[in-house]
Amino acid sequence: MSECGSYTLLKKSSQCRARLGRLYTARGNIDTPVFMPVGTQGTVKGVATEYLKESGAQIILANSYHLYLRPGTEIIKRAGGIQEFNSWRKPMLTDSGGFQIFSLNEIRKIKEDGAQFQSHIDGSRHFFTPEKSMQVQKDIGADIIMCFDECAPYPASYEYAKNSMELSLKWAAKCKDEFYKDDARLKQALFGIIQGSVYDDLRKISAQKMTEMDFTGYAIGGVSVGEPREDKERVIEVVEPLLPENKARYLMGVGMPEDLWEGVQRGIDMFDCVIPTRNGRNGQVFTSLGKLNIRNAEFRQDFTPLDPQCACPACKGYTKAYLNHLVRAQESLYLSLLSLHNIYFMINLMEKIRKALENDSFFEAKEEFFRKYYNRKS
RNA sequence: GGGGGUGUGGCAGAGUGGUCUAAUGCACCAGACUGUAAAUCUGGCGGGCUUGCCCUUCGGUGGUUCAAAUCCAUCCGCCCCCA
Repeated sequence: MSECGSYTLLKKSSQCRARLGRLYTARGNIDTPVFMPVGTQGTVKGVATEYLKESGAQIILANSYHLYLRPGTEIIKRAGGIQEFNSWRKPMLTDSGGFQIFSLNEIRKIKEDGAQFQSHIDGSRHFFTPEKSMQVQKDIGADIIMCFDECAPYPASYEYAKNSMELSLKWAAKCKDEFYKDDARLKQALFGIIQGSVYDDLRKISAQKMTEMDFTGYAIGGVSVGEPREDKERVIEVVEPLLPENKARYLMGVGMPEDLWEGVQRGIDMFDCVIPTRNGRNGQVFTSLGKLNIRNAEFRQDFTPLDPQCACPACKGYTKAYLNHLVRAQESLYLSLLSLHNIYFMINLMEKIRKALENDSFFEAKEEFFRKYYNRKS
């Protein structure tokens, strides 16, 4: 029997660093490259679990910091784990709370041992340490869990980035010790997170030290925090060759359709992003012919589907004109339909990419995708 | 018939002599969103261009004044009360 989170490399592209693979978990195998929708509070915002399953999503995220605050880990534990609690019953991954050091920077303090947060819900104080994050993530019970790290902001000075990266290394070692204390690793996999901002030498050091610690998989964190696209792509190019071939590589918090192609091309296996759901709630829709904002006046009388190539409930059942009406009328149905559509889009995109890798035609597929995606006439 | 009130930008609604192209909200037109403090946020919203100015706006018309959305006259519309 395979170790949870173990990765099987099935095929390498002859054209680039892209790879086709399979990730094992006790709740099912995951075909990679994969896009993972984000469900911070144990729910992918606006999308009922049964619809999410129909989208073809293989694995979803949740956030340990948010679930720890509410409803609390005790309740999730009693429910039988997060996958039972939300009735997804398929692979899940939890983030450690490290991203909240970045996103909640106004109400937290970083210390040597961890980070003190002031709850955004009621103002109460909570100290998150690597050990605490491991305990919380064990209680939540996701199949893949992440080291507690500091996601540094952009821009960060070299000095800041270096200290931050070194702190994340120290915390990673503590996470590992805590995680392997019991037999949790039979059910869960722990991934390490590489930091170092946009500084190549820091990224290399982080990658070397992290791989020396020997985690089940590796993530590249601290990207898509405002840095130029070239920086993000260069960071992957610097880090990826240093990662072992027989383990999964996860680019955290990414991304846009462009990012998925560029990431896969550079050897990334896993992505997660709030974009499909958040942008969906804000009216932005991804289609094979490009992005559009369904709220815009041009769609008021457009009685065609969002994307004729899409099989999602929004495209099968409704027109742009109707969705435009739902958004303008603030009818809550649009939250669900647009979020779901965007998830379908990302999932389909990754399926397209995997198929291209099977045929070893990555660049042909990429070119075809963007020819249509950037040629939308409005 | 008598008395009182009121008319402001697409709508609602401030402003009652200069600092008014006129607050604010809504509507409208766009844009942003990347390990979710986000069904959120930002910008625009009379016209013109040389982007700093010019022209045109507060029911209509006429007046007072150096100056009027603001004061006066008159006309038109709407609302309320009493008969």
